Amino acid sequence: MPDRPKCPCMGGSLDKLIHPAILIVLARGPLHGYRIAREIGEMPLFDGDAPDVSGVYRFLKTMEKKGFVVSFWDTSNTGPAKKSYQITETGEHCLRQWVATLDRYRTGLTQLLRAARKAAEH
Amino acid sequence: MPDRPKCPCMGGSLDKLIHPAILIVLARGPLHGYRIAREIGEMPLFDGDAPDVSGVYRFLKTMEKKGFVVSFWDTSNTGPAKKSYQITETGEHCLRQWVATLDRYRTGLTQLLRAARKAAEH
DNA sequence: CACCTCTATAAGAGTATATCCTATATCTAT
DNA sequence: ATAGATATAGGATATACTCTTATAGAGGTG
Repeated sequence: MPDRPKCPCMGGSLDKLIHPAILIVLARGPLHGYRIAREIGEMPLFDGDAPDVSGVYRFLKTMEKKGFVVSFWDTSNTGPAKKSYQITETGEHCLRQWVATLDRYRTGLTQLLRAARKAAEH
Repeated sequence: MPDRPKCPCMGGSLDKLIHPAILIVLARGPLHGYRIAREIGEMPLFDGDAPDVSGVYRFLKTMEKKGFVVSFWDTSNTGPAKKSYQITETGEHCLRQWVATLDRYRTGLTQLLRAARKAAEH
């Protein structure tokens, strides 16, 4: 592949999984955007490569609009105000659905990987 | 989640994997867009849900521009002319890279799934 | 105190993707 | 003939992603 880091085979993508990742983090308790982004970045899937914070803020806003999370301003600590996000019942329901979906992805990925190995060998 | 079929937790996405899927199909020999789309649809990952053919044509065009595949018109058979795509050396190199990437995805997904299970139970 | 870095949020711009619809044309079966 | 499957592709719209820029407080160092 053209050895630009952009080549999808280098695996910079799989972006949609940021959705369950956020729900997983928030299932442990309310948290604000900046920390969410950092915690996601620490997940093995993201390989130490934290997602663009700007994108996470946007994503959280969309998720709130869709009812997966709710937000409130946290001014209890020193420092700039933090917008804390909390998972909703809808979000929890969605997270349970994600378990099945991720399992299906994993099965599919396993078979895609097997096919890729077979196709690549020669 | 809002039970629209659009909800990402229903797993309609993971679109980027269409890239390795196409390379895998083409590694078996040249093929034209329509069949490629159907074969991809039969892969377990895509769950019988064939990708939008229009999107596949577009994708193939992009892949050709980037050098992963080359095309030629096949008028040998009856019926409308078919634009056959063939994987290039670049594409084959990319496919080998995909094996490592998919393996990494799988590991990451496994851990994300484990985290989701833990987060969802209660 | 001036300066830098880290934390924290968010909008703007430009680009890239995705999806749906439409158009074309041939072939097969009823 | 008429419908449905095969086959390719462009237009329009919507969404998403990335990069840059703006704001602002906290903490540390020279």
